[in-house]
Amino acid sequence: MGEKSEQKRRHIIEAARHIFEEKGYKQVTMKDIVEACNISRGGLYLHFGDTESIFCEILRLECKSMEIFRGEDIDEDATAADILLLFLKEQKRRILQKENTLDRAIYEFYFDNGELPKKDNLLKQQFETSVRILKKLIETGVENGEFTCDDCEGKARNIMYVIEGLKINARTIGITDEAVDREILYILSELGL
Amino acid sequence: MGEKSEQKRRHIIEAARHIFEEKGYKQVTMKDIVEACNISRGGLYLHFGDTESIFCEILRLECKSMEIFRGEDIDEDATAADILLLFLKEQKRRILQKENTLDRAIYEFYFDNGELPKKDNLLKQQFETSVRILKKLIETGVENGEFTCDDCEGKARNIMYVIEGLKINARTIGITDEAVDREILYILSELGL
Amino acid sequence: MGEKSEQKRRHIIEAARHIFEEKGYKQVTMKDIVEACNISRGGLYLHFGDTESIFCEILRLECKSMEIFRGEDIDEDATAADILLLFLKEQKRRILQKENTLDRAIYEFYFDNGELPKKDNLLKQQFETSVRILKKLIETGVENGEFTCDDCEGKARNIMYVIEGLKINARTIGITDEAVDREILYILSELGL
Amino acid sequence: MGEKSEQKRRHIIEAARHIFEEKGYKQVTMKDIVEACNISRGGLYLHFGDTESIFCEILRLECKSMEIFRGEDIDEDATAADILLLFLKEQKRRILQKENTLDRAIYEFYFDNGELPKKDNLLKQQFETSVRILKKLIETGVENGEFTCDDCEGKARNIMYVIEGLKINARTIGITDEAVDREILYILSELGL
DNA sequence: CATGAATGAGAGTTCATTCAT
DNA sequence: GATGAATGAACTCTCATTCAT
Repeated sequence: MGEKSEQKRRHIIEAARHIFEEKGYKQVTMKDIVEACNISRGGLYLHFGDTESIFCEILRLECKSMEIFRGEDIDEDATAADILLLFLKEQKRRILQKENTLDRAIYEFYFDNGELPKKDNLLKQQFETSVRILKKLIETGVENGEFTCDDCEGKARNIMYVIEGLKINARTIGITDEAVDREILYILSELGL
Repeated sequence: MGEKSEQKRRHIIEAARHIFEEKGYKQVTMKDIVEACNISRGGLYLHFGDTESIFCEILRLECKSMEIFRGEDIDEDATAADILLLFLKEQKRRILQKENTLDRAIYEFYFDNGELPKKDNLLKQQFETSVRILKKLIETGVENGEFTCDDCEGKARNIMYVIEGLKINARTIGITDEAVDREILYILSELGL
Repeated sequence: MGEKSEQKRRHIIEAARHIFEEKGYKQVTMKDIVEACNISRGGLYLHFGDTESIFCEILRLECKSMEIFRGEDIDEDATAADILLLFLKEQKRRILQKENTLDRAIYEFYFDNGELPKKDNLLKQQFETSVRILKKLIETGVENGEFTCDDCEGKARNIMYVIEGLKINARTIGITDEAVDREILYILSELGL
Repeated sequence: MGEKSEQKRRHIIEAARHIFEEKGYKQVTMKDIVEACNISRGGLYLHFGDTESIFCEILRLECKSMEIFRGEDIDEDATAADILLLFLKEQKRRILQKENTLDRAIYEFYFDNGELPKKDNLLKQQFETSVRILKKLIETGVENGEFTCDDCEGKARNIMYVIEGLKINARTIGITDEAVDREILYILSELGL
């Protein structure tokens, strides 16, 4: 029985995700989700009490499934520079992605829930993991003589803030493909590439 | 009469601004504004048809009055480094400012209205003006031998994206005073300071 | 303007009163009252936030307009016995009254709100006023040699508890006209009448 | 199977009773009872179609098990006065008892179902049995010269109405221990005690 | 028989918007 | 021009009741 319930739960989550991607966080109502699910009003409440709990569940799943960039694509004997390029390419994809992304909803959610416990903060985890990975990558590159950098951690953080800046700008003032490329090139140039 | 009407309009704008600062954009209702204005429901509708038009008006005024940082404080014979420090200090203040700021409301507004004509986009203007000013500043500093920088425009843009990244992070995952300082120091160190 | 609002308020109260008389307290919904008033959903909420506040208002008015029995009917040179008979007749009327009475609703209300401040308790006021009046009446009758009674206050309270008992029984197990008469006669016989 | 079914039925009744004691009659939902029983929704409906039928069953059982006061405590050679005191003490206990009593629920039930066939009316049976017992008691006391009373049945009814009055007042306007004692003393004094 | 997920009617509440005065 | 009462649509949430398994 729990099997079927779990299935329905996943179905709701899946449908709700699309709504959140479309409409952001605040403007999504239980009614929206009910309609998207082809489920009854009461049926939804059987599983979730409000949109917040649904969104949190979505975030949790997102968290689990998330990796900064898909390692699968990385060649065994890729250089640090290769991997960095791959990483930045993935970031670019995310920056420019307009559809099928929860980014706007996530921003809205954290505007409202800024005081949530830090460890539950998906964005923070995402950010810090990225910094750590980048730092390692840069250190490796420096050791290999691929990059030049005095303060690897500082540079890693700096890059991530640039990416954050690009991401939010893309969703507010808009940004062109070229503008993103320009920033990526600037980052690479500073690493001596 | 036009005089009096204009006065009331300003009064509405003023009161509405406080509400938007407090609650963001989406969650502000006409009712909120009516109550904050001590005006009648009908009276508000005489001037504005919805919250969007009120917010747009606020943005327009904001645009007019905006300067990246208050020039008044700048000493006549300040060096480029002095001015840059001042600029970054002002940015830091804005990044960390929680109350009395429209930032969150502005983000929310542009999430909803990303397709607005670019020239009306306050954030874009703000961003680009900042880049221009920064670029000039850096160029001056390089000429004076204060800074070292190969690509002044690239650096200016890079700095502004970092600041945007800090600003959005401050409003979502939270950020400490120290973290902002660290990024500022990193920026300065890259300029050879 | 306040004039018209006050009028509407009275209209709501009046319509609501009928509903409470019919259905008691708990089972009355805002919807019931909206429908009884020929008013819009929002219109009712303009005046009252919930059924409790409406009922409290009704109780307050009830309190004001209430007198134990209408003095108008009392002859100038009526004896204490005459007045007592009148009083008991009025009580009988109330005990047996089934329609157009808030009694059931009031009982239900105080079941739920037993912890309300005593001075706001209409039932208590009603009860204690009755005891006081009865006591005076009996004292007068004793002085005039109409009644015999050792403990006038005790007797007054005793009579009021009997009346309360009759009233609640009338609304639960039912009571006949004759049964009420029998108790009234018993009370009178104990006073030597 | 009938055995097991009967057992479950008893279990439901038992659990439901606690709910009715807590919440009265009207405000109890099938959901409340389902949750209190640790039974399935459908399982409850297999036995009872609504809260009314459950409450009626509870009343029926109550009726069976009811005795006005527990004879067990009565000494063989107790005087009528002794027994009367015991009776009144038990009544006092019931008047003041707030928890673990169905009284409020019963009142609410009969408010709604005043027209039920009289023989099913628990309250009426309870009341009339008490009157009969009291009458016998008083007659015995009069015969023994313990009490003075002209109209034993009238007195018995009178006492029971006072007790009903005290009981309902206790649940609406509230009553103190002392107030109950005062009435009991008044009753005794009228019997010449 | 028993289960508990699912349904849908209905109550509560809030606001944008209109309109008679 | 104002006013603020009134309207009604939209949402939230809770249960009684059913029904496939």
